[in-house]
Amino acid sequence: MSDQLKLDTFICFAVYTASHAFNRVYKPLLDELGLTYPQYLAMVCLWEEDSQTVGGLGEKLFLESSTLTPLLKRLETAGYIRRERSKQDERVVVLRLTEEGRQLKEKAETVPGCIIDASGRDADQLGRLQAEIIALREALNKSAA
Amino acid sequence: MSDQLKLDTFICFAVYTASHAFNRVYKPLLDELGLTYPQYLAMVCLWEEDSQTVGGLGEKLFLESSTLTPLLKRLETAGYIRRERSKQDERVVVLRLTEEGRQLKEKAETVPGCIIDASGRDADQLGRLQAEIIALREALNKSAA
DNA sequence: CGATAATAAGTCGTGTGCGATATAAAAGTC
DNA sequence: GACTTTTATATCGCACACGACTTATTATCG
Repeated sequence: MSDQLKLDTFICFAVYTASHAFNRVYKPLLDELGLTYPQYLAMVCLWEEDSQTVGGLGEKLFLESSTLTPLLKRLETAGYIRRERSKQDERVVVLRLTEEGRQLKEKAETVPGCIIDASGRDADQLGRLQAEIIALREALNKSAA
Repeated sequence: MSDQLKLDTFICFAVYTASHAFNRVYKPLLDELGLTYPQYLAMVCLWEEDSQTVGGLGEKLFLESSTLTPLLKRLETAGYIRRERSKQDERVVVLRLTEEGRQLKEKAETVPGCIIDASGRDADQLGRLQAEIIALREALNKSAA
């Protein structure tokens, strides 16, 4: 009764392995774009809104600058973004899509559909599940704060 | 309509960030045990069933030997497990808990309850959500296979 | 029985992720 | 206006995570 150390009761483990499973599905799709999954997330963020700061991106992606800075440098090396110090506030680095970065969006348009297909679920089911997972995430983040 | 590249519709992103959120909650708890989260998973696996092989552990945790071998060496250095070549099949490495490794379970007993508390959900809710996430994982793994 | 294939674990290179810390610029304080 | 504090980003060290490859051992097949 007191022994709750069972792997198959851990929701964290389900989430952890599901995250890896998503990565495996994404890998071949993103290889064609020359992106890793976190790089893809950063690009999606910038396609939604160009000229964001490192900090702004970090808040949306829940990532630290120590994670983002090297990742963004790789995106810059790949030619998809530019990193420029803000003139108004020299502490801030603004991220801007290059023309190549903007064009990559066309090739990426088909990706979300492939993922939905791979999930074997319809948009409604996924939407409900997503909302529950987000609510769980928020509870955890509040608790860890 | 065709533009589905919105971060806040991605269930993968919800899962990805929820996984990080779990890690943040686990961190202070596992620091007391001297374990990282993946190391904790490996120990839970061995507490459930001692004397497993690297491959067997990998199947349960969905991890490759290239991930597990260094992790298990760290657990061995920490004094929690021993890694021994099987006599019957010299290719196989069997993992055995040390006395210290077995004793660590006592200290770990309180961890699952803390995680459930942090989730702000009861066991029923978590169980249902977990089942859905596992089903999603299985669909993804099948698709990626 | 000997050559070949399959299997188990390990190594290596690349890319996250994060905590601790550093650096530099801006903001606040006296 | 010099001094302190805060903020934004970057650097470093450590630990995953995996693909590609290597090595050693076992299984298979002619």
